[in-house]
This record gives sequence, C-alpha cells and structure tokens, in this order.
Amino acid sequence: MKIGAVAKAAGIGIDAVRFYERQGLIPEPARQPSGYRVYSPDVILSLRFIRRAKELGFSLKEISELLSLENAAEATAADVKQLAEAKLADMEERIRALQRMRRALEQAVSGCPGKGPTSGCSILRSLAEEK
Amino acid sequence: MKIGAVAKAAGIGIDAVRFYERQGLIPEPARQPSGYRVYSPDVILSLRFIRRAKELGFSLKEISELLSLENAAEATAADVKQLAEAKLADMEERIRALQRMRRALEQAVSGCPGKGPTSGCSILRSLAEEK
DNA sequence: CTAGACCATGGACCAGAGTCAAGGGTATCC
DNA sequence: GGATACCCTTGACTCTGGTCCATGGTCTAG
Repeated sequence: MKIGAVAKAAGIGIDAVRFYERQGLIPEPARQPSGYRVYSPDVILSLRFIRRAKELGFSLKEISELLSLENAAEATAADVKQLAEAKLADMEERIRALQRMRRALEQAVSGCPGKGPTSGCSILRSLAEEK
Repeated sequence: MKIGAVAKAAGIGIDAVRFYERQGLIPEPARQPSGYRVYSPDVILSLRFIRRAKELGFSLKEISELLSLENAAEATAADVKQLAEAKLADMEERIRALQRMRRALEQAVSGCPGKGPTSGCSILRSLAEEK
C-alpha cells in the first residue's frame, strides 16, 4: 500500500502520516526503487490507534510512550495503567480549573443587568477591581 | 512611571507589557527624550484587568474587545454580557468535551488488571479496536 | 505518448501568548 | 567617572500538531 491509501484508510492526512514517521510513532516503511513508501496494512491499525488515543486526550509524546510499551516485551499492564491514570489526573485537574473559571464568570455575568451603559456592568467591574 | 515599575505593579513581565502594547490592548505611552516609555499609573489598572480577564479564560483578542467596549461611549452592558455569555458557552463546551474524554478513559482504565503483560490491558485494546 | 494523479523532499507557516538574546543607549548611586 | 540597573529595538524562538508549498520524479489509464 502506498501512503495515500493508508492515510485514507486511517482517516488522516498524508502529511500527518509522514509527520508521525518523523516523530517515531510509526516505523520507517520500506521503499520502492522510486522512493515511494510501501506499507504493510498493519500500519493502518497503528494510525487508528494514534487517532483514538488523541481523541482520549493523549499527546503525541504520550502516545509514543504507549506504543513503546505495547511493543516492549518487558512492559506490563501496570505501566500502561500508570500512564493512563496520570493522564486521567491531568484531565481532572484541567476540568476543575475550567469549572473554577466558569463559576467565576457565571457570577460576574449574573450581576450584569444586560442593559444600560457599560459602567453598570458587573463583569467589567469585577475585572477592574482587586480580588 | 517606567515600564519596569508598572510591570511589577501589575504582576506581569516587562515583555508582556510591550507585547500588549503591540497588540493594541494598551495605548502607546508617552516617551522621554531618551525613548523610555512613561506611563500614567492608570495603565496598571488596565494591565490588571487584562490579567484577571485571562484568569477568567478570555483570550487576548476577546480582552481587546472587552476593553474597546469599556471605552466606547455607545457600548452597553448588553454588549459586554453577550461576549461573556458566549465565552461561558464556550467554556461549557470545553468542559463537556473533557468530561467525555475522561469518562472514556476511566472506562478503559477500569478494565485494566494492572498486572501481567500489556496484552491483557484493556486500555491498549480499546485503542486498537474499532469503535 | 501524454494527461492526470500520485509521490518525494525540504522548508516555510499557522495559532497563542509571550520569552529571550544581541547589541546598544540611559539613569542613578557612590 | 565608573558600576549597576534599567531601558530601547529587532528579530528569533518556544510548544503542539500538523498543513501547505515549490519543485520535481513516477505511475497509470486511455
């Protein structure tokens, strides 16, 4: 299979495939005499793995670690779980931070009359004031 | 006041002050014959406004709009509120997206035995499988 | 044989919000 | 007058995850 076919099968762009190769997420494929990359269909699975891990919130660097673990004979499920739990903690922290911001903004918004001059708006006041 | 003093008073870096000036968030200050920027203490309030709006999740572009509204005679509290509510909706969407990712990851993690070979780990399997 | 589709490389570029460095000019204190 | 701290500008760089481009080679169908 050539690069266009695997990219399409994995649902990503050709440039992304080459990018993942440069980043070491997928191995360098064999080449035709012309220089064209020739892939085994297995690479489609790897690319889908990458895509789904991204959807779960993993960065490419973390995905690279996951892939290494998967391919390392001495790696255990515990190693993978640890990585995933760290990511989970990370996501929870981000969610909490966003929720804090949301609450603060909600508060400011709720005090805004929604009409009249901007000077009557609690949102601007809450930004101008000391905490 | 010179730039170092206002930066310190606002709790940000000198480079950030100059950056905000380039971005049009704060007006260009007067200059001494030497070329040094000379600020009225008012700019400290603007810089704190920017800092706090950032803490509430506004981007610099949005902050620039807020500041324009604040300084426009014809702007109303409704304009400000609309901006803030759009931001709120945006944050809620981001929170929901993160929560979805968290749930999916939690699910995958909960099925991982935490010991044995990586092949027994549900996290890797859930990434390898079709949805 | 030729048009059109595909592939190769290297390098530039995007957003966002600054930070850092180089190379130089001031201001202030002792 | 010298040391030190401060300021100026321009421009490059950070990080992430790619995308886009120019230029040129290759493959395939009719």
